[in-house]
Amino acid sequence: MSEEETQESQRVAFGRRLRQLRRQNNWTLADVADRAGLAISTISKAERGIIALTYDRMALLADGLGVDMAALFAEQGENFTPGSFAVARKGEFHRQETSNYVYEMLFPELWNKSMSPMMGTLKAHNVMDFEEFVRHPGQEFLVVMEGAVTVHVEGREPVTLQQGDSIYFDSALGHLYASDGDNDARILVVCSAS
Amino acid sequence: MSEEETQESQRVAFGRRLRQLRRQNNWTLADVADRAGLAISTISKAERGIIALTYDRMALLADGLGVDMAALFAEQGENFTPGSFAVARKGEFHRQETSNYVYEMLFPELWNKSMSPMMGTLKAHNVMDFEEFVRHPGQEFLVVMEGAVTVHVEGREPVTLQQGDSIYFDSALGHLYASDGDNDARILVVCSAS
DNA sequence: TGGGGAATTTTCCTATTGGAAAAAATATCT
DNA sequence: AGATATTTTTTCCAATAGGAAAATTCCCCA
Repeated sequence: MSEEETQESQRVAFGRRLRQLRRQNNWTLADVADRAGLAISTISKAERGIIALTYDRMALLADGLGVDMAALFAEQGENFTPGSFAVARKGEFHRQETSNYVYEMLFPELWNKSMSPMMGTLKAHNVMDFEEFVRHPGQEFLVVMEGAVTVHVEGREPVTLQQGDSIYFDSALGHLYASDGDNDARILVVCSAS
Repeated sequence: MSEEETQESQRVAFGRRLRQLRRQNNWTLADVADRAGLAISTISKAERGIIALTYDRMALLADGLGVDMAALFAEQGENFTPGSFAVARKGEFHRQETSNYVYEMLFPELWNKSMSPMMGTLKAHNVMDFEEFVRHPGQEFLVVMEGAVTVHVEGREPVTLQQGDSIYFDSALGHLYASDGDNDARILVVCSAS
């Protein structure tokens, strides 16, 4: 039956991706099984599309492979196809927290965006962890929406930006943001994809 | 055990997301079951985190919900873990006018930017020239900083955005912005290079 | 080329999922 | 409020996933 066939092949394709991710790191089944806390046989079967992993095992496996769950599906993900279009209403963001920031990804459901816009809140008086300079490919643009922000860029003097000010830099430079005043600061950050 | 607990809650959170997606469209379990080709009970249990869906059911369910598989997991993960450098103070922009807009290019002196941020002012009650749909390669992101803006995108219903709302679209689609209220509107637009 | 260890697949069994239908809970209408 | 229709949850059983260990295949090197 065609239904089953396509489903079968989809699972097989997914398995191939799993194996590829594992091989990419030169890990054996045992390595990943260990890291993920799964049985070797389970991973073996999954990679060959013999079984359909359950959600919980998948989460563990993603963890063991060191990738985000969503990344596992990135390939079959909907591309930002020519003609795409999306609106984000104030507040309906996808919230995410790191040790240093709280930020909300806009349009998380869009894949292959060439830009990633995020709204972020910087807590006042937050102690920054300077060991944790962030670095990634691409370029970055930041505007201060509310409050004041001090931007630390590796190897440069910190820059303080007031509301309305903006900065543009190469994301490969280690960078960190911190609220400058006594109030929380609100920022809009846009990262370019590559 | 903590391991199991976090896993459990993760599954529950995932379930909530599923239910939210379904409710968002005012679909009943039966509706989605029908669209996805799954049993009602399966979806019910999944939404409550009673069971861990298998890969194949998850693929069908995503389909039934009309979302991409990757979107289900849109945690978007490490977008934030992958030079030049420039600061623009509020107001020190490079001013430019067109028949429809007044906008100010940020960082005009920077070359090879992969993104072009611009601040724009939309005059209230401005008569738009709809012959003049703008089209260009790349993608575009717009946030409303002040006021309200109606975005006209070719072949779609106009969308009205309030302060804080944003939109992301393919710049190849003809597009136009207009202030919506009685006051001027202030927008931030970022275009990707290609 | 053949031994020996590492990596992967298979086997076999238990635990869990997935579906159909009954039961329960909600919503709707008069 | 009662009756009925709609939606969701529960139940129970068949189908499938997951793990431990045995069997097999794959490599590497003498």
